[in-house]
Amino acid sequence: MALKQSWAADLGYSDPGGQEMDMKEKADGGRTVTLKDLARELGVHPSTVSRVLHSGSDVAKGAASAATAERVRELASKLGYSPDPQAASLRTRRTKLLGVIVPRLSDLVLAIMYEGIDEASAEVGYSAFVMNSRDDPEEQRRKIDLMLARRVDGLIIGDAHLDGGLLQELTDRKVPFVLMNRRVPGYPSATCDDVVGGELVASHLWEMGHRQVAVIAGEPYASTAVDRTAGFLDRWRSLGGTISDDDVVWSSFDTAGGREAGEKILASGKPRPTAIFAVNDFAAIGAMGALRSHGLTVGRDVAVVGYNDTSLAAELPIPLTSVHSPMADIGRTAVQLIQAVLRGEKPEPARLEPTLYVRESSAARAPAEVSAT
Amino acid sequence: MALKQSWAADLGYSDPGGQEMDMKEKADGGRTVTLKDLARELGVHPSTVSRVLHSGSDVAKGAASAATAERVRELASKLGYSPDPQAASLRTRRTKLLGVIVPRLSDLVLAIMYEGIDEASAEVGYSAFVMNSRDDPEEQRRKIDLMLARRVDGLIIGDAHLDGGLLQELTDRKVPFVLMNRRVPGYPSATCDDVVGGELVASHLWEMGHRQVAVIAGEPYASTAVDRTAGFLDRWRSLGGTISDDDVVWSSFDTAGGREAGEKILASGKPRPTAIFAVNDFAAIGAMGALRSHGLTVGRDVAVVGYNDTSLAAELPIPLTSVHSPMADIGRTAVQLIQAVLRGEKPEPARLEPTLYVRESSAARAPAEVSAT
DNA sequence: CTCATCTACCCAAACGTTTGGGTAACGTTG
DNA sequence: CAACGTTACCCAAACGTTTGGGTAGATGAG
Repeated sequence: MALKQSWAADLGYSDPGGQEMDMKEKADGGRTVTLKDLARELGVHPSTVSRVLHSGSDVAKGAASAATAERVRELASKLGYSPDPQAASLRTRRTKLLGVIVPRLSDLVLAIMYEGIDEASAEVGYSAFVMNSRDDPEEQRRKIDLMLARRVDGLIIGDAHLDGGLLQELTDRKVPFVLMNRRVPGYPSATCDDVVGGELVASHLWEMGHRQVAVIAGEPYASTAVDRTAGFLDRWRSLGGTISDDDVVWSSFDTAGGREAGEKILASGKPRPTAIFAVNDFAAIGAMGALRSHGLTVGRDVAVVGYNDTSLAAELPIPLTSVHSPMADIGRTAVQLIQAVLRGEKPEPARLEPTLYVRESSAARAPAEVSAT
Repeated sequence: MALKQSWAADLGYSDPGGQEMDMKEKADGGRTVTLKDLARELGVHPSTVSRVLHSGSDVAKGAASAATAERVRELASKLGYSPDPQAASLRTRRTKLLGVIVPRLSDLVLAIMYEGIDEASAEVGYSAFVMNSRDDPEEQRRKIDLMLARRVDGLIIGDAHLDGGLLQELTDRKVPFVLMNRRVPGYPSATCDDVVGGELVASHLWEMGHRQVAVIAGEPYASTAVDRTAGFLDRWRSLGGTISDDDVVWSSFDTAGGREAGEKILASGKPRPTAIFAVNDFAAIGAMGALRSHGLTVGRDVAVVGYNDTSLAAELPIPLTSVHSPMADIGRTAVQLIQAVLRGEKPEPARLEPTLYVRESSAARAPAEVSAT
């Protein structure tokens, strides 16, 4: 123990005395008890034990007498029997494993969706695996292959690209999968209704008197980016607004990308917009940084709106207006959809409703001097 | 397809025509090719195929002739043979599965560590599982049991509490595990050297002329919180600074917690500190919010320092000074340590070096009127 | 030419389940 | 009391690997 005694003492650390691992055994120590063990102990056949343990408290059709069933269950719980999932998988040809693939788990949005998956899959007896693809097509393939090599029952794909034939290929190979967060028409998916989300933002900014706006649009290969932008543009124009293609800047989904896009918007010769819609909270934060660097105050000089309403948005020094998307629910829904697919159904895409939360970053009316009206 | 045609057309979406899944087959479609298939095709025994496929290009001791080995390998790759891991596990009693348990994956810090784990474990042929415990002791137990039921070879525990007997219990049950991010004396762990990190911050603030400081300390059950705070306090006092217990506010690790703690610090009757050290970037961001609500400007009126140097820190509107911890490396190191434990070794705790990045939030010298000198 | 040593394989058992197909024993019915 | 159902089980064969222990034939030494 090389602890600094001063604070170790101060703060009450104590050394329980190193671990005495023998490491000869499996992860769960001692002998693992098997069906056969239970059967021998009880003087019945392993198959009987198996059947009893699989029947929900009502004894399975003629599997065993109520009395035997009771004895079996009792001994099983007393000995802490836990079935070997690999053995069961081998026999049943189903692993109860779900593969989840995301661009990066360090994207808060995906992380929260994964929490939903974790929860929902545990509830239905599945375990989930996650892997990061960094949105790199080659890595996507590699990771998917890894998951299939592990014999997952199905995939939840959180990094779908609008282009690329990966999904068609998976379909051809009859791999059960659903999309999450990003959708691609024709495949089952659980997403936020991003078109509606974009529309909400357009209406809000229009109502606040903004007439000159810019969009930080995200990555063009992601439906989230495309849909949010499209929803915004459609609504904006249908309200009578004008916005040119130059006012739509594509960028990465992170803070750095948002800052860059913000700089680009401010650098363009055109009149400065009075509002910026970033299709992602982190991009919005980056844009806020760019605005501040230019001596502009967010919420007064320029309104900023983000998307996803991550936990950060409400707590920022200047709280950020954002479209709330039910991220955990999207994860949970994805699990339900993949279950359906595994049952052989062809579920419709699920689009969960977004909600706009207006906060200080866009709470003020558009500055008069620039507002057209 | 219930797409809004206007944008669907605009943006070039096209419907590849629903998937034609039959779902009679396993996840990877068609027949999965087995060792036996290869053997039959080649007129050799499955065991021969197995041995060949396991020997690294040099044919294993008398397993097969070079010619046969070549034929085996060729057919295997031609048919896309992929060994069934559950069958192998059943036989070898090792699953090549690692269980990872974290408080929440939506904590960016843990998410990045997990990315390191994902990478490193793939390299050594392991797959990792993550589950969230929400720092709830009961949930920790439940999730650990779930992972053990899946027969993981070992655990990486990212939510260790300084109190509670869970670790001792795991040791007794001879479950191989290592700690990550948070340490507990006496157990193998991969962490940032948080004591040093705290010291760096104390030195920095002292040098900038601050004499009245406060600490947002995090959760007292986490070594990260305790060590960073202790490192700070020790160094601060050894520099001649004074700081009372009231100036150390414990809080949750998120933005909301940081804001609350910030409010508490500002509300206390005592003279306002000129600097605040939050042991976590998100808590720091929350504190920045609280400061702004009180009409104070971060970096001018009050310095703020965070910890972990998450990707956000540098990109915030007011860039945040933060202690960089090598999060991905910590994850990778955890994987190495668990490998060692699985080999029967007893690895020493690894403490990775932190680095301080000074940014605008603490770049100015302490305001003169309050500085004591 | 015999005996020992390789070489290049094959054989079979085992890992822990699940599940289709028995079958004795018992009770009921006509 | 024969025929027929039930009940409460047992049996055995898989699932796809891995691995300790063969062995027939070729090669080499003496």
